[in-house]
Amino acid sequence: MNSTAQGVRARARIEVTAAIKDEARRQLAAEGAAKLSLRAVARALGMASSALYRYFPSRDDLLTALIIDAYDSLGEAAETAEAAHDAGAEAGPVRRWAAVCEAVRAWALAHPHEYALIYGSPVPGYQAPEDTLPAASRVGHVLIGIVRDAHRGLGLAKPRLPAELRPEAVRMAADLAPDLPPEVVAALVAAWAQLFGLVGFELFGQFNRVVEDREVFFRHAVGQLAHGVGLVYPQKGRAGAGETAGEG
Amino acid sequence: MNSTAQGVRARARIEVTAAIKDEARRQLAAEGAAKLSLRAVARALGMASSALYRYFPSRDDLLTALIIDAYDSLGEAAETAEAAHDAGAEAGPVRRWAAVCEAVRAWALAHPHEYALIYGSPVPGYQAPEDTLPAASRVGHVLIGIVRDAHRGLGLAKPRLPAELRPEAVRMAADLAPDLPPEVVAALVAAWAQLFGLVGFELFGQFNRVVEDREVFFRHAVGQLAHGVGLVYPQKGRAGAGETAGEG
DNA sequence: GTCTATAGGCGGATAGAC
DNA sequence: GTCTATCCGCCTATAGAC
Repeated sequence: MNSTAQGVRARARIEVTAAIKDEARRQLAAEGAAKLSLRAVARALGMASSALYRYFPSRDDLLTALIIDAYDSLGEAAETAEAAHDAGAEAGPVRRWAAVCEAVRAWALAHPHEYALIYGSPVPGYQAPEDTLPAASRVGHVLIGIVRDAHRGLGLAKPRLPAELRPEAVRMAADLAPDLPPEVVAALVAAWAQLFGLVGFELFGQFNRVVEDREVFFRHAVGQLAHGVGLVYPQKGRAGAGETAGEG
Repeated sequence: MNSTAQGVRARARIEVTAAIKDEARRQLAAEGAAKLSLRAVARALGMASSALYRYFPSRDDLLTALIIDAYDSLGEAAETAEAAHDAGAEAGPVRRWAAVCEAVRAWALAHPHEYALIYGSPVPGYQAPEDTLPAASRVGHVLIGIVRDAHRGLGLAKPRLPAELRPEAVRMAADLAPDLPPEVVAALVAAWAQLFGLVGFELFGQFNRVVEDREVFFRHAVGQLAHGVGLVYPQKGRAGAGETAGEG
């Protein structure tokens, strides 16, 4: 009985927490992260504002929860898209890359305010805690995974790397993907940033009166990005450089 | 005398307007655009809040003025950088491209909050009027100009263009640069968005714990972007495709 | 866990005197 | 153009009863 009672309480707590976050997301859309207000959330939920403090000790904690949720939601979308194009084993790294990029764009279009929360301007006065890091890196890990598979499967050409950038590329590779050549990791990080540049420009209105058929434009652009990191179509065969990972 | 009096008044008005905008920019840094408050600006300036309404009829008008100023400031930085590398006539399109990109990045690092205002998440509830368009397109026009010169001077290789994208590319070219091949215009628009992706990621903290030597990394990445739009070093000579503009 | 009440602020915008 | 006064709203956060 004791455990049942606790179970009920725990479940109620989870449900109320979810309701608070849902309402907060609604307000994010209406007013933006900077004006997210515990009071307004409480009002909409028919609670006293002070009651919310039992769930989130401060406005910033609520914001952190929303940020982590958003990163996780986007990360899951990317992982799902990748898995779907992984089924045939040899779907081709370029296709998988494109599928993940398009999933990122689709998620952003479907959740513009959450996208703005995580990839838009920082919320003034809010300092993200370390807790957000694992969720924040999920999309990056998906992209790394695709390139890693291509590297093992010869679907990869090594981009060029000027001497000036080599130390930084080596450092990044050690941190992010020790099994990949530094050339590739440097190109990958650039492509990652550029991908979000494309998405952000569409979402934040910079493409208004410039790009009309955004879907086609985006598809083409991310294909170029894939090319930039060295991904090649497997049927077109050979990699541009001789080196290959030892784990064959 | 009449005209002198008007001149004095006009000058005073300009000075007060500038003071208001300066203080507003300070607040932008502290609180963000969403919380920009006429009252707070007035307080800092020692004026009654109602007095500000003689200068800016609403908070949004002040915001619009700040946005236009920011676009103009950035545009001027880009134009200056381009002009500096234009002097030797044949500085090379890749160098000019890189100089402009680096000027954009430098401006962004020097004015992070103004950058967030124009390229970050939109301010909730604020709708930018058409007035911002000319200022907003200055950087784009600089990039177009570099590519146009390269096209005239044979420093340009035509990127590939899939059939799917051709109609949109033709439309964009007609709008933005009728004298350039659609292939190039499409690649240019993508590079433009990707440039700001790189800058935004650095500025908004996505490169924290990922990229350390940002300057070198950025320089390399924008070199790749130049390559993507078909810019080539003049001494390396020949363009990849046969077509050339007729205005030789 | 939820409530009311309270402290001590903040905001946009307008009216009307000077 | 600037002021005071005003309307009417908003906020974070805490205290203490139930």
